Parts: sequence; structure tokens; C-alpha cells
Amino acid sequence: MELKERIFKDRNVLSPHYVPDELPFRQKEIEEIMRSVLPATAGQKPKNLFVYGKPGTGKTCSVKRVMEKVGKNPGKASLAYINCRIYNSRYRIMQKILKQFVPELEKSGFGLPYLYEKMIEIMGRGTQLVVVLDEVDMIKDLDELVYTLTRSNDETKIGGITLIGISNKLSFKNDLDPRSKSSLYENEMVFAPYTAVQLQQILRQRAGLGIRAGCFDESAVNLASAIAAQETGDARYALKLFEKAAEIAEYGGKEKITDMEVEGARKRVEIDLAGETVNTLPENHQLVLYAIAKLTLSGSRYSKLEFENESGFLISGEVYEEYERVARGAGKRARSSRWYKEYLSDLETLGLVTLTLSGKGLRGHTTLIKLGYDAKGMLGLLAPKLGGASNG
DNA sequence: CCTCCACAGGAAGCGCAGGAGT
DNA sequence: ACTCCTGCGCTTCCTGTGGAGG
Repeated sequence: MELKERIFKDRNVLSPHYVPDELPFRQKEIEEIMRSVLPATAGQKPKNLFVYGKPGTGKTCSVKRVMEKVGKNPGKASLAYINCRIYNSRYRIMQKILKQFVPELEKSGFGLPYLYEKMIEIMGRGTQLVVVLDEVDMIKDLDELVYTLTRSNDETKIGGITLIGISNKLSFKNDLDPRSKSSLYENEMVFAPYTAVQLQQILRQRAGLGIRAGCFDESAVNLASAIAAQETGDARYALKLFEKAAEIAEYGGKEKITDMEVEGARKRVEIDLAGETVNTLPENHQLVLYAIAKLTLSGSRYSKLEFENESGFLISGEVYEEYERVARGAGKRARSSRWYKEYLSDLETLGLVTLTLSGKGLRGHTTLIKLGYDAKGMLGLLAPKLGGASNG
């Protein structure tokens, strides 16, 4: 459908996935990453690098930019980018790395030792593998992965493998085996959240490209960046907020984007960002999340209970029961409670729910569950996908 | 004190898909 | 065609832990 858009000039520019030619306020970081990767092109082994920063601080963007640049003139280096949310085990990651060299590894069924041999063989040719592990905290067996990779490093004289880990969780560092910790953290880099002023400039730049001239108030840009800076300094959030505001103006028949539209967009943004994550979730994760949202709305049996001055959480057991009901309603069989616990902790690592171990003070050992987002919005997100699994 | 409840989370093992070797 | 291998998602079983209530 061909709509005449009066506000938008180019919607893509405002999308969080759009990568501008120049990343504002990240030149220094890009150069630093570049410096650490560059030895690989000359056949020397760089140090491993760990990149940490809150969501929307440009970590992935910066690393990808470096990969692009190095990729144009790679020399002995060979670069691989891996999204660990999808490739989340040692086996799958090694398979993904090696696929570009050994096409038959497209199929699974080979043992790990076989992959290991192939890896040594490739490095034996003098190749310097640089592997970017985005969202490293999603890898189930990171310790084993780091171990096998560093081992393979020791086994070859020429060639080598370098890891660049990206994560927004600092805490997971402590869950690591000390040995893999020290090798993964040879070099560390922190991306600070954007300040309100920086967000302003980013937004103004994008708004200039994506919105027609005169169709947005300067103060709307300022407000959006102020809100985003207050939340977490998340550039994605700021962009999404402004994009939503633009949408509201566009479809509300307004002349321009003002503070009012930004305010109006505020409520919808968070759930919209969550939606991107939720969409890629496997079925059973969605069902569990759905159960949590539903119970949050209809009320927990234990809602009166308090724990460390907090209330309004759900309890593991009742959520599992609800999950079973929801699954039945959708014509599926619920997984065992053991796996359900795994799903829960996956949802936590994705930041969709918060889990607290009751430890002491409440019903022995149980997990207190809280939805990280608005329950109604979450239901709206999930209900259509789950085939109208309603009624309880 | 003891027993039971409600749960956490480790261990073992199963079926499946897709190899390799014979 | 067959047997045996591997990783993976999953179930089953099991041990441990702390509160509640006798």
C-alpha cells in the first residue's frame, strides 16, 4: 500500500538496525578495537578482548564496523561474527566458525574431536581466526568453549584464534571458571552509556535524515533524549521513542512531532523493544512468558506475601501450573518442570523477567518471579502467536 | 524435635538426527 | 544395510534445603 507520508522522509534511518556511516562518539572505541585486531592481519595473534556495556551503547555496531574495515584487507586474518543467542553451545559455535572453510560441516553429526582437528588444520596454514562472540553470556558451556579454543591455540605454532566477547551483563563474569575468565579478559573495554547531550546529537542527526524538514520540534528531540538518558542511556531506546512519536504524528494527522507525541510514545516503546526479543523466542519459552503475564494480571495466590520489602511477585509453582494450563489450551503438551526451570532462567538472561531466590524467609526454597514489562502489553504481544490460548 | 511440603538443581539416560566405518 | 558414534532437547530420578506445623 502506497501511503503518502507527510512526516517521514526515510523510515529506515530511524530504525535501530540502521547503521550510519559514522558512529558518533564512538571513534575512540572503534580505533581501540581496530588497534587490538590489526596484528591478526599480519599473522600475529592479538590478545583476547572483552567488550562490556549496557544495551544500546554501540558495542555491536562498533565491533561490526571494525570487522568491515579489516575485512576489506584481511591479510592472514579471518573474521567470524557469531550471535550467541542462536549459536549457544560449544559445538554449534565451532561448527559455525569452521563452516566457511569446510563446507561439509554444514551438516551435523560430526564429533567435536573432528571439528577440533579441522580447526588445528586451518590454523596450521597460518590463519589468524578472530571470532566475535556477541552476547557471550548466552553460551551454555562457555568454560568448555574457551578451554578448547585456547588449547587449540597452544597446539599450533603459526596461526591462532582470538576471541572478542561482547556482553551487557557484568555479573556473569563471576560465574566463569577462573582460567577461562583470565583468558577471556586479557583486554577489557567498557562502553559508557550515552549522555543526554550525546543522545540529542544522535537523534538530531537521524531526524534530519529521516524526517521531513520542519516536521519536528527541537524540543521533541531534547525531550526524547532526556527520557532515554534517564532510563539507561540507550540509543536504541531513544531512536525507537522518536520513531514511535513520529508514527503517532503521522497517523494522527499532525503537522509535526512535538513533546506531546514523544510523551504519548513513551508507554509503547518498551513493549515494542521487548517484542523484538519475544518474536524470536521458541514456543515453550513463549508459553511460559504468556503464563507469567496472565498470572501477573489476574493476580497471584501469594500476592499478599512480602519478601525484602517487595511484593507482587509470582511463585515458581503456580506459574508452572498456569503454564501447563496454557499449553493444554493451545493443544500442546507442557514440558517437564525441570525444563520449565531452564526456560525461566533463559527468560531471565534475556531480561524479560527477574528471578529472586527466596532463600530464607519464605516457603523454603522457591523462585520469585516478576515480569520485567507491562503485563497487558506482553499479553497483547503473545496472544496472537499462541493461537488464542485464552481462558483460564 | 521430627516430618512433610515445595521447590532447586545435578546426574543419568533416552530418542532422534545425522554422520562414519564396515 | 548394519552398527556405533555425537550433540541436543528432554524426561526421570534423586539429593539437598529451609519453612510450617505438629
